[in-house]
Amino acid sequence: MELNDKQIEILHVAEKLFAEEGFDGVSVREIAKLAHINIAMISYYFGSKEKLLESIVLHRIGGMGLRLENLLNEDKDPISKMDEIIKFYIIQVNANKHIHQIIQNEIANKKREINFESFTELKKNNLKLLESIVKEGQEKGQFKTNINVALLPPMIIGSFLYFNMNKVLYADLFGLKSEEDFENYIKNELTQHIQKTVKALLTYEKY
Amino acid sequence: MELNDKQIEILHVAEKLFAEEGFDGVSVREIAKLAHINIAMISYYFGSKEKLLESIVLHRIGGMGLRLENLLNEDKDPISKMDEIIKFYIIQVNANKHIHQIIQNEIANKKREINFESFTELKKNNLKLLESIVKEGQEKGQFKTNINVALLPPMIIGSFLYFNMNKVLYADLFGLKSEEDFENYIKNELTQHIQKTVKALLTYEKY
Amino acid sequence: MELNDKQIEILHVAEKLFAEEGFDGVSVREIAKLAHINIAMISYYFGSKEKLLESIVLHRIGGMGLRLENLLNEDKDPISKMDEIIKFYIIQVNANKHIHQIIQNEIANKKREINFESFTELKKNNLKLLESIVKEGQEKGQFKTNINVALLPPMIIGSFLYFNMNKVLYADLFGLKSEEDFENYIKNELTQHIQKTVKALLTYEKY
Amino acid sequence: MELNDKQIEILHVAEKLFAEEGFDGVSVREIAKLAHINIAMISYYFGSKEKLLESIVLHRIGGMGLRLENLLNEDKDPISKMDEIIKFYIIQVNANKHIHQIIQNEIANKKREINFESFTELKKNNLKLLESIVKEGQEKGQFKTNINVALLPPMIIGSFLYFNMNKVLYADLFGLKSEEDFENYIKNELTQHIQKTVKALLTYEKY
DNA sequence: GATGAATGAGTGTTCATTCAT
DNA sequence: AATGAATGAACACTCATTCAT
Repeated sequence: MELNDKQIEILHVAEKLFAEEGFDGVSVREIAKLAHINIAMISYYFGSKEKLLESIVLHRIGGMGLRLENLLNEDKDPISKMDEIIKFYIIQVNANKHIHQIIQNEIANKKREINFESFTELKKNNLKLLESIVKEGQEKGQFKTNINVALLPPMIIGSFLYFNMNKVLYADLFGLKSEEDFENYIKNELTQHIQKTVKALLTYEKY
Repeated sequence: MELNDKQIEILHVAEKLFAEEGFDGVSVREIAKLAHINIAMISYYFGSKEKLLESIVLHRIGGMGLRLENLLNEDKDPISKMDEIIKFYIIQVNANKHIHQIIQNEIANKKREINFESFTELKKNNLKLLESIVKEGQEKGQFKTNINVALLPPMIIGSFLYFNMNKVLYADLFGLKSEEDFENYIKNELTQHIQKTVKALLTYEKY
Repeated sequence: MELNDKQIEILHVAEKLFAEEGFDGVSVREIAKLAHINIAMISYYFGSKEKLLESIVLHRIGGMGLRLENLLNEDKDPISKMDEIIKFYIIQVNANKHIHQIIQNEIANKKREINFESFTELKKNNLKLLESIVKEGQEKGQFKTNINVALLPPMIIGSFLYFNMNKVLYADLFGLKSEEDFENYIKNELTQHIQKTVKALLTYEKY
Repeated sequence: MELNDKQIEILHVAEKLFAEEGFDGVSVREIAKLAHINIAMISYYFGSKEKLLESIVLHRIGGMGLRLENLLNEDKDPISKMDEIIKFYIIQVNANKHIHQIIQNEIANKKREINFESFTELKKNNLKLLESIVKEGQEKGQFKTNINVALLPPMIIGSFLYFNMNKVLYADLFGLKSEEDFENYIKNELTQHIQKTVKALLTYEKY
């Protein structure tokens, strides 16, 4: 689907609003107003409000094509690769906060049947990359063998999402006064904490 | 606030619907229909749709008063206590899936200003318990010292929530055919995975 | 109809509210709240909201029984009597502003069919008194003969009502800053103006 | 604001209904039904029911721009001018009975805060014209000097309004069987009565 | 005699979408 | 290709009244 400038503008405005107020919490009037377009345009361009949501998802995922593949081929040890991939996960989810918020809401939502297959595919691909890195680490004897790799993304992304959802609480706990402080905490402390946790798990001896 | 049977019935029906379809995705008509009551009753009993949501939250949190305190006083080693507390976290969040779903959505939602202070208090209390266990473990030399305890709940709850939100994906990956299978996986594999991860982090040597 | 204290309290509260916000602009809940009684009491005591209005009218008119008759028998000249009766008219309408406001609204209102016969009777009686005074004045040669007495009350009461309805405008024009100022203006200037006008008409030579 | 035919149709229907049954006594459904339009149109065209009322007022007042100014410049004596202006007042208020009824109700009503400034301006302008005529008459020695001109409109309009509000009573008293009879009585007897009264006051000697 | 609980009908407003142009 | 006008359906909420107690 070819999208013109106005259409992309609509997608961006709608994405922000859907993330902030939920699909049902936003009216097409609001979107039209903020995007400076006629109300009828949304139905006209995308068919319906629901199809607009699908377009947002497709548009975003299309732009998320992972450049993770490169990591694999580089000449680094698996632990560095794991650090990189975790950092990448967090940066990516953080950069696409809005669409993640929307998708998580919609997946939980039984009301609409929106096709998130492409998103699932993306997750599966990412999982394969993770698996290959873990495997490499195991072959090199750096990682333990009894690792359930599929449960790593829930830990990585879940930690981030939960941290983010409880922004007010954690900003309070850690004295993060500005948006920038919060972003920096994610970029540094939180990322390192998750990296450390994953490495601990992967190299963990006892029990 | 004293609640009669019908009011509690409404709360339960509304809780389920709000979790499944979002606050804005549910009409009071739907709630009234499923709860077999007159539409006017919702305003009559709770004042408004928003106040109904607040009542749901209060009602649930009131019943969530943690019995974690007992764990602390028992004569177990910190590692067992940590296992217990993680198990407890997951059981509790799982049992209160709906309200967690609702609250997470609403916290992210800029539209409504609902008072979740009691929920935040609960989180802070739980955090204190975690801290005392970690401290105990550190004093006994079992846990490392550089632990950011506040980031443990995001990991524990976040992992569970993300796993749960992507039910379809993980049911597919792990061949979980029934709801029961899924619940069992959470109860066993996922819980153990998280316990293992936390213990790894707490006792982790290198880096 | 015997009325107990609570019922009279309801009548007074309702009268004020009906006058200020119109019959349809007031809910029985508001009345019940301000009168500190249960909502059901209004239907219970008066039958319905409409019947409450009728009760208000009857209650007020019952208490308005004119003591104008005395004026006629007194040994004053017709001009003084006319001054007295005009003063009386204005005082009475002013003292019963609320019910007059209500009745004027309701008479204009095609919706409800409320029996204002007693009110009409009152008007007719007052008119007879006016006629006898005018007749007396005519017989004594003080008043002209071609007087349409029935059009005097519209002038007297109409002037007052219009003045009162446009309170803001006239308070502004005449620099009446307080409620008291306004009341005094009615009691003095306006009353005298109307008295003067009526006397002018009654004794007017030309045309 | 440009109004199309349908919008004007709505204004007229609503004006009539508001006058007859009061603002709160009319539902938008009734208006929509009588105006043969969709309910949503009222919000769509005017924003809300209250704004519809404001539109009615503005629309009417816009069309009421007095052509009284011409009277002043004509080469007639002040008494004829006064007769003309009174006639004009009554014709105008009578022709705009509905809006006058509405506005008088709403001015008395504490509930809504509708801007009647334009209406007040109109009144003040009319008052100025009256004042200039009276002054002219005084300068020519035809009118007395101690005249409170601001109290003339209450007398003129108030008399008419009260007469009109008590239509049933006066139709009975004067044997006015048809609407036409009533209109004629206003046009002739009532108008002359008021003219006579005003002239009496203006030229009145004694007291 | 008095009332808290309850309700069906109705309120004004907003919704996503359609249609003629 | 694009849009202003329009709409039926749905929205949350309030209404006056009833009724069991």
